[in-house]
Amino acid sequence: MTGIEEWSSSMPRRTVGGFRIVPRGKNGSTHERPVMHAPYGLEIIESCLRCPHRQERLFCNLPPAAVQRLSAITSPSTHPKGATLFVEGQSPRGVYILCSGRIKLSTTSADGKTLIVRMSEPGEVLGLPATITGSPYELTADVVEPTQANFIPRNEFLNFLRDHGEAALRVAQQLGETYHSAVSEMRTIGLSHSAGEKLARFLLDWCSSNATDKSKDEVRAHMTLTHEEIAQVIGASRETVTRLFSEFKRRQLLQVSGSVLVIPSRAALENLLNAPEPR
Amino acid sequence: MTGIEEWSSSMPRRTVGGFRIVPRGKNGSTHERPVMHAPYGLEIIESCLRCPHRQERLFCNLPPAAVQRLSAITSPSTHPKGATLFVEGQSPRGVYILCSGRIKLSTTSADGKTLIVRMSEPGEVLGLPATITGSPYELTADVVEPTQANFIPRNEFLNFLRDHGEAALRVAQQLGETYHSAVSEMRTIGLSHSAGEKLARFLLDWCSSNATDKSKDEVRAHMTLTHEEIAQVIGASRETVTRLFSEFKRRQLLQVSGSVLVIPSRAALENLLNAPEPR
DNA sequence: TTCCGCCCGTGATGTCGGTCACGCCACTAA
DNA sequence: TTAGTGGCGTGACCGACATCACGGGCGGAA
Repeated sequence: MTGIEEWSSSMPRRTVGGFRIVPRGKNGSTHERPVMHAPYGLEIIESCLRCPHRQERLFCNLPPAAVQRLSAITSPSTHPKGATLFVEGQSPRGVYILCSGRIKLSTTSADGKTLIVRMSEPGEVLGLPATITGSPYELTADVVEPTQANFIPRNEFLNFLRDHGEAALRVAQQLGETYHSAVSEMRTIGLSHSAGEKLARFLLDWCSSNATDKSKDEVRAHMTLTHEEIAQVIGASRETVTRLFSEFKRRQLLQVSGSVLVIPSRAALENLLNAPEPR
Repeated sequence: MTGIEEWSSSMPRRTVGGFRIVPRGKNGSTHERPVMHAPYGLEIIESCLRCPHRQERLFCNLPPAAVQRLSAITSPSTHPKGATLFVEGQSPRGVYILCSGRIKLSTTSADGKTLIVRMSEPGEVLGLPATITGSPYELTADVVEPTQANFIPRNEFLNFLRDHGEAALRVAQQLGETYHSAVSEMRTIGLSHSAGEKLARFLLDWCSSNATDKSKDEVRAHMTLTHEEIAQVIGASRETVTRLFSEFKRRQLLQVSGSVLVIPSRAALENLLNAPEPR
């Protein structure tokens, strides 16, 4: 061990609940933006036109005319931790453009078992498939971190897409990516021989999208999920996740320090995939 | 038992391999269509403009100008059973519009385990997510029934979408539906407590899209998959599928006659979902 | 015809992991 | 301080299912 503390002791374990303030522009000059403060400690971005993230994000980065129109039909709104944007089975009211915060997308069976399909990041459009096809929301969207999610009613959104072909293409792109992540999720659930393999796949996936520095073989990333939630992602029980975490730590595949996850060697974890048993 | 024969005896068990001839127009007047015969017993639809399915299908049913343009960039081609349209991991060459036949979409792990994600039906556009996003095909497309699949190269397809906003919307719609089916697949794999539950979910899903008459509680449908393939869909072993089939037949939940599947009561099967144990 | 390959049926065996049942720690609210 | 809550750690148990190993029936090819 390298002096790294256990997850369970001495450190505040969860940053999930802590408010994450939207980082401001790098140059620090924020006073020109139409900004106000919401009950949940969030900074509200009033207008998409001035959104500091406009350039980086798939759906926001559109020609000025389109963004203007988009802005007109969008209602900004904020949601506290624990809120629910929409529920599986509801008929689609419209989409939410996630500006800040994080959302958990899940589905639940009749007996209460939950499958977490995806954690949604800022810049994504939530409820897109259902809104496009008109069929009910297939997932439930719960707020994990206080969130600004701007709502666009279904009809207005569809009209907007009809008028702006580029936007429709963007929508198709995001749907494609969403599908991609769904397939990769199916792979981890469906192709693994053991829970350990599933967890390894999950950790690698997680790090490839949350790593602080992706170039090296060693990876560090924030783990903002509880064991329970991880279990619900990979389709296992909370207890096995806990046990596997201990095992991985024992086998030097993993270190946990507070909410920071360290994978000393990505390659070592990858070796674990599809290795039925070292005999 | 109602005199229904066992799957294993006396009947030709698989129609999968049998050629399915594309049904002609109801009125029988086919001689006006630009039709020719391919090596595999298939009827080729040379031009989308005259495609007999144009009205029913999501992507084909577009304004004349769009269909014309589409027709210009499309290369019709046929593929025998066992052929592979594209392989997981290849960079996307373009899309295939599936005119007739059936395609198996699957993903495989390093050790050879296979997960069948979906069976694709005529009218769908294959390779769409990868072609739109530019990332590699996430699945492998294998021909199960001799197939006509018209190819459109990626660049031409993207340009086409840029010029025809309606088409982009259709693409988004199909992506939404594809995503929907992926989620439902994840539900059957991820939320079930037992293999029996998974199989029941699969059968219900299958019947809801292949039933001959959906109004009644009793359902009949063609089962064109082998036990092995069903196993690969629901993430179980071939043997358990076989055993579960026997069990379901014993419990009167299911009858199999040749390749025809009969579910006497859909409700009875549904009772099986999320019922941990009848105690 | 014979042979081979593909599918389905079935028993025996071992084991992974779900479930139950605890206990411990950290944090919060009263 | 105490009680309550939410998350993690661990042991014991045992059942569902993967795996291995065969056998048998059918169809297609030689």
